[in-house]
Amino acid sequence: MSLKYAVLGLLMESPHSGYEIKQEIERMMGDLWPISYGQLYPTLKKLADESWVTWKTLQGKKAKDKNVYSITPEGVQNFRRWLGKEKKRIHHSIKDEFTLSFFFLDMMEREKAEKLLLKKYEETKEYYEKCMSEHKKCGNGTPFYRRVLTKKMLLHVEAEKQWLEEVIREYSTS
Amino acid sequence: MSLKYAVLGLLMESPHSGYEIKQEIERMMGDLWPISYGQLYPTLKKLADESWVTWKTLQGKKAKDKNVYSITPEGVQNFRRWLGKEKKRIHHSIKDEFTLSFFFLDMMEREKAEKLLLKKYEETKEYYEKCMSEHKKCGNGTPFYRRVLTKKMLLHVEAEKQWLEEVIREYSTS
DNA sequence: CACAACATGTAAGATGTTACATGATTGA
DNA sequence: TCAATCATGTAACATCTTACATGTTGTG
Repeated sequence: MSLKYAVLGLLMESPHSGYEIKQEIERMMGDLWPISYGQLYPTLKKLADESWVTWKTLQGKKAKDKNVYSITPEGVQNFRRWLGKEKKRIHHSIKDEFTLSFFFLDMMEREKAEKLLLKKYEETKEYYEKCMSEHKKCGNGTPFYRRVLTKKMLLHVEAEKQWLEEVIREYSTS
Repeated sequence: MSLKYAVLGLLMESPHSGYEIKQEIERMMGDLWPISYGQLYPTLKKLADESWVTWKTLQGKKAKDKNVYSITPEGVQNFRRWLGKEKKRIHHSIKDEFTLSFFFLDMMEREKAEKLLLKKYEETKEYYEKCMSEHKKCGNGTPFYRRVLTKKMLLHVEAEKQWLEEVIREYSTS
């Protein structure tokens, strides 16, 4: 996914430095979208080249100087255009290496396959518990987006967990 | 996701041409993973450079000459290594543009936002019906991997549908 | 004859990860 | 003093998309 609009959206609220942008997006996404500086700084540079953002350097009392980025009117316009646009449907729930390996499960020794399945199940269950406790923490004070995304994670991880249960049952009796 | 192992896995079963590999993977994945030749042919070339596959040209009775690729013993070894390896957990269900736009929902006019939500819901419901009918088609003759992946899609799309229902209800009463 | 299916590729660019390189400040 | 946090960046590589370029064979 393009980092561009996540950055612009954040700058719609207030100016941020590169470092802060990384922290902020990762926090918002519940650490599900790790941002690398190797992607972030070039992105900010490109946005600046296109005049969608500007930046100024603040002399740092602490650490190095800070480049603080702000969105420009042009950036705002482009962000709004993106926001109002219909987004493509993407169901990437099966586009990952683990799922791909299911096509070739019969090429694995049974024991090995079962071990991998169970391991993945344990991992998923654990993650499900984490999502559930996140979800329970959401009260009235929690912003809408946060509540909604926490719920989304919970439902999808639940689906994944349920799927793995069925797969393991089917596989072990086949 | 890397195309490499999907190709190798397919070649584990039998030799295929580039064209056939595209057809075959897309069919296996229920058209959820569209393969572009712009990715496929360079990938095959790289695999050949590494000696994980070999190829020979068949003089075509039909159309152009066909390059038929086969996996080498080295390729088999590397594929098996990959297959037995633990795969990283990835929950990309929230890493898409539509979900990202939720962070900024309050920057949109209410009417516009509701329209986009409903549109997405209709789209998802439609897709859910499609997945359901796919799932019902799976009988005893259906291969294990196919049955299992169809089920996976169904559960995730169901989760997505349910989520959208809740979001729409919450949003319209907020 | 037109169009779908068969068949292979390149070039440019978008997007993303990993590893490297540097250096200050704060708190235990 | 040592580790964590704050702070910015580059280089190489991996992955993937889109557009372009070409040509044959079978079917209606």
